[in-house]
Amino acid sequence: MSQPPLSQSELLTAAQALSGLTLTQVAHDNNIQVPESLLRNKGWIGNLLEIALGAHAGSKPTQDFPELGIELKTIPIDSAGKPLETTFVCVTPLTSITGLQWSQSNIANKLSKVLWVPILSEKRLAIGERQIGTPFLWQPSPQQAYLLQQDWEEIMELISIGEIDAITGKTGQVLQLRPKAANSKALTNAIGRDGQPIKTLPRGFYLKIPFTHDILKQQFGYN
DNA sequence: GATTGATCATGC
DNA sequence: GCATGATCAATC
Repeated sequence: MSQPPLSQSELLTAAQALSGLTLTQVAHDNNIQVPESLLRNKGWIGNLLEIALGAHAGSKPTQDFPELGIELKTIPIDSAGKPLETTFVCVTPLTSITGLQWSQSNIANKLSKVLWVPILSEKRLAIGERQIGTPFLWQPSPQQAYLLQQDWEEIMELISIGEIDAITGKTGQVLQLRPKAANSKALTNAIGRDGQPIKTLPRGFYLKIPFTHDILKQQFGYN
């Protein structure tokens, strides 16, 4: 499939039809070359699935399938179903954030409904040999939504009072704030301790591994 | 093994 | 630089 799916069920069906395929097979079906390494192609797997499922492509800060209200995310897992990495969600706004509510945030929108595509992606496997798992649609449970909002509010509060440098990867139970930039020299505007404008490294929101692991457990029932 | 800072490609 | 797609890799 390369045309945008017309419905949620159509998208899910299309995604599940990829289950069990290797990335080489999916790439071949879409006339794409498989890189030898992800070192210089870090988003390659995500881009491949976007193409395979007909996502819009582009850099708009919106869901991948806005008409369906669905965000597409690939997640690398080991053979036991455990995520190998944290999951990047979106960049974090560092200015003009007074009054910003969780319900109107970009991250809440993106996480409101996610089509997870697990990828058996152990490093011992060549990129092309990595395999598509069983895709599934997820919406945060009330408790998950609560944890996300709590962490978001804690982190955004610190940012708003100029304490961004006090935030570490341990801040938050399920969300993490970490650099998200071209390199360590990238700078963007933020709020200083005295409320003055400062330059700092751009940050992004990431989902911690235990949180995404729980989502997978909840879906596949191996507890 | 977990943590977390650093980095790569691409299109504006 | 920002936003998309993330993973790499040094250090704890």
